[in-house]
Amino acid sequence: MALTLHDTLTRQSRTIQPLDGRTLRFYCCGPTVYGPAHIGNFRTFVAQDVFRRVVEMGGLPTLHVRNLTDVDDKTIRDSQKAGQSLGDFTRFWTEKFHADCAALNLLPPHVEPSAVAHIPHQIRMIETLIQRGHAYASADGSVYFKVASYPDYGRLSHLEDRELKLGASTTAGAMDSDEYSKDSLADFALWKARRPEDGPNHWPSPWGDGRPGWHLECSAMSLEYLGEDFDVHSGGIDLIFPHHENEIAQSCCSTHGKFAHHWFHVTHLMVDGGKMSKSLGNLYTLEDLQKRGYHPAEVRYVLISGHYRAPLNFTFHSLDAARQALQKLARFDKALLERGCAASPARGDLAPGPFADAWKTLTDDLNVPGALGAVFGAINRTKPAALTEAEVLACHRGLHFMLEALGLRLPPILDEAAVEVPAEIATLAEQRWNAKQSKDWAAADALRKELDALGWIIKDGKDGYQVMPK
RNA sequence: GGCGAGGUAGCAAAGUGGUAAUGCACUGGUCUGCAAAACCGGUAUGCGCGGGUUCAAUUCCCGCCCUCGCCUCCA
Repeated sequence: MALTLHDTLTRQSRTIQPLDGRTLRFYCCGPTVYGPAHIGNFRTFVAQDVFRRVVEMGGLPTLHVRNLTDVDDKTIRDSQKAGQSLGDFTRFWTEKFHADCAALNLLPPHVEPSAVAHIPHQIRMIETLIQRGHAYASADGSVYFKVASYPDYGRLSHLEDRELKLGASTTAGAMDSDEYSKDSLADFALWKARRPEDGPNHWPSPWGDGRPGWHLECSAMSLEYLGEDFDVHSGGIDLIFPHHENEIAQSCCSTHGKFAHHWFHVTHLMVDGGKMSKSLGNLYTLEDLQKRGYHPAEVRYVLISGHYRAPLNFTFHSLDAARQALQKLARFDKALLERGCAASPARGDLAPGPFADAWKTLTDDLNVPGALGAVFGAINRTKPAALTEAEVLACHRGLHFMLEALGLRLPPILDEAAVEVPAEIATLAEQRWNAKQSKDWAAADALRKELDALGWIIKDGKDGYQVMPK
């Protein structure tokens, strides 16, 4: 397999090859656990999950690290507001996050380090940066990274002329009192001195009590679990600047390595053609969608249905379309099962087979929409009833190979799903069936119409009928 | 202003220097008492606009318009 992936730094698609020749090591910026993640956050995590699955299905083991940001301005502020300890507060939201991830069929990372549990690592990194002349402590006990000491700063985001913009933000009044203690406005905090409003949330350091700056945790924890050099670093497109730029500066100035060798950024999700925001009321969580009757698998399908580097517009219509598309896949799978396939093929037996085109497309910069198109194309060309036994088996294994690579789980076929039918509805349906049996078409149609008005549909079979909500 | 992404059928979304995958929706047919489901078909002479290169461009080049994102802590 030759998997290619676009690299933000070089702006080119590059072949994925593990630095150590054995395992692909990659780091993803995880959630800040101070509230429920929304589907925009999950677009990024799902895209990363597809990447990992494609790498693994291609035969390359991964070492996947995704952190939890459980100490920062927002977690501290909101835990205090909730009257909870920081630990209790972030644990609650971490568990919620994990539940959502499981529902979306995300593979759990191999390591999920907590920022608050790695403060000593972060302090050590700051000490090294100070020793090497890349950081300095200010009078109030904060420590800043000296951007001017790192000539490569800005390479990832290609924002060369920082000073112009910094001047602009100053005149816009963005400067707060903290920033006066910096040598340069471009410098960013590695350690933030304790403030009264932080409550009990402060830790000792050589520069006094305080807490680590946000950017530092990823540098410290990726070093701890992946080393000075590792393969891929990923996050939402908004993290390119300043977060990843800052990580590069911290890591490259405190180690002898080159940090991440490949940058994988996922474009934002849009809702109803625009940006998601609380004020517009279009910021959905997985739970919001589940309450509206959508299954997480349908949400996942929507989130992968656009290429990760293109804007994707999320709508309820797209969720409905996802439901039908998954049904189509499930029906095809069922047709294969009826030809005698095992329900769950062993993962080791999976191979692209008749879906080789789809797989090839998927390995070309994770072209999920193209791959899905190829899957359906293959399905449309295949008549399960006309296949030989060997072909049926290969087809089934190929289908499940692709489903596994995309992380799609087939839903039950809707016709067969158990539905709770209220007694009054059941009675009307029974009356209609009886009318139909006695060929009283007028009465049967009237009852069908009545049920329709109540929101129920009758589906007749040969020997019986089914009542379904509309 | 700088940097980046994108503008393809009603909606969504791939793709290619030689005349446009796929999903949804819509629609014709088979089936059905009628439906539904399923299955078999159909649906962009067109790919933001204007030039240019070429035997040939939606695909390359130039200009323009529009949308979205980032520009100090937002996936």
